[in-house]
Amino acid sequence: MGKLIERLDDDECGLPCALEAMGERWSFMILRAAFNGLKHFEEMQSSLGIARNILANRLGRLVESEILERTPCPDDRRKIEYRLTEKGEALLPAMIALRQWGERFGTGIPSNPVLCDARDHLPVRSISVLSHDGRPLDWHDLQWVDQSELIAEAAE
Amino acid sequence: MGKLIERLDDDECGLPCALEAMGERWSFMILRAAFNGLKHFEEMQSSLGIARNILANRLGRLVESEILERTPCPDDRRKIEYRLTEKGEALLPAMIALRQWGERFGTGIPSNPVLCDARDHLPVRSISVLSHDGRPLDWHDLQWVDQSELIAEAAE
DNA sequence: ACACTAAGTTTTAAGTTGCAACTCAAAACT
DNA sequence: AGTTTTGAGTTGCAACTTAAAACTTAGTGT
Repeated sequence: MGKLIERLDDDECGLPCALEAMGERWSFMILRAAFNGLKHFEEMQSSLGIARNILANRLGRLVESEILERTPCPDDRRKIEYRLTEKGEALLPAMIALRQWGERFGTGIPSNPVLCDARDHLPVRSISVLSHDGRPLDWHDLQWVDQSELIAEAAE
Repeated sequence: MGKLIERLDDDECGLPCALEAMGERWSFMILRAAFNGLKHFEEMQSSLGIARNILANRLGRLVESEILERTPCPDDRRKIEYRLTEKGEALLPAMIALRQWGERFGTGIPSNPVLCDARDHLPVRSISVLSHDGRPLDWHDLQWVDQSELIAEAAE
């Protein structure tokens, strides 16, 4: 069992909780494989080049975190299908954001193929933090507001 | 080994590259501390509860990856300031996306304080993947398109 | 001179990762 | 039916990484 991440200065944050599930070295790569349609142990193992015991362990954790769902195949009862749950699919923005960051600041290679909207085949936007009315915000435009103040302000 | 090639080439994806820098267990927590304005070793150490040697090692790597910048303070020459670079600040969307996921699917605690636009004190939007014209997309709306096809289509 | 603080190292124990070899059940040949 | 192959894991063990606490080194404040 891994250690729990605890003791933060402002402790009502979802990040430690997310890292509990996704903080391991291979988790994002396994998730990416799942998003790319890989469903079986051997597929992932050979495609990622991860050690079998580590893959088994990570898949187990991802299933335990309800990010993946483990179903034995009915047609070939040796096979297991790992499929993304709704909770798993919800990690897409985080994963794409990381990927885009890696593309922009990584080795500097413009990556190919490009992630596009299936409807019009145009590239997706760069992921950013948006204000309620859709303006892109950066770090300096952000502020922590207490729930109580929020409600007070909404009433005005 | 002439099998069907799964298109998961590491070199054509920014994710492995991003994980090179951010894939360690504590990296996101350290980054969060930096976004929260913590600048010094002792501050981070006591706030995160991370072991000193690990913190030293991670700070070193984040500096090497040019996510943080290490500057000795001029006013007190014992102190070192770790400040986010532009590259580091660009990780904000990825971090917020992860945080929001943790909030939604984690322990179910509605988190407080809330991240808001400093201008109007209204909460930021939930981070999502958007099409070129701003529609939110999910996994099933996405497709990989080769650069060459992209250019061809733009010409029409 | 003295104690104290900031930012690290060092040491040693405990835990994790990676590789290769092995198991075990179900399916596919022969 | 008997053998081989495949899929999804375990197991054992060496190499590496992490954690906790004590130690170091330079700079400060008194």
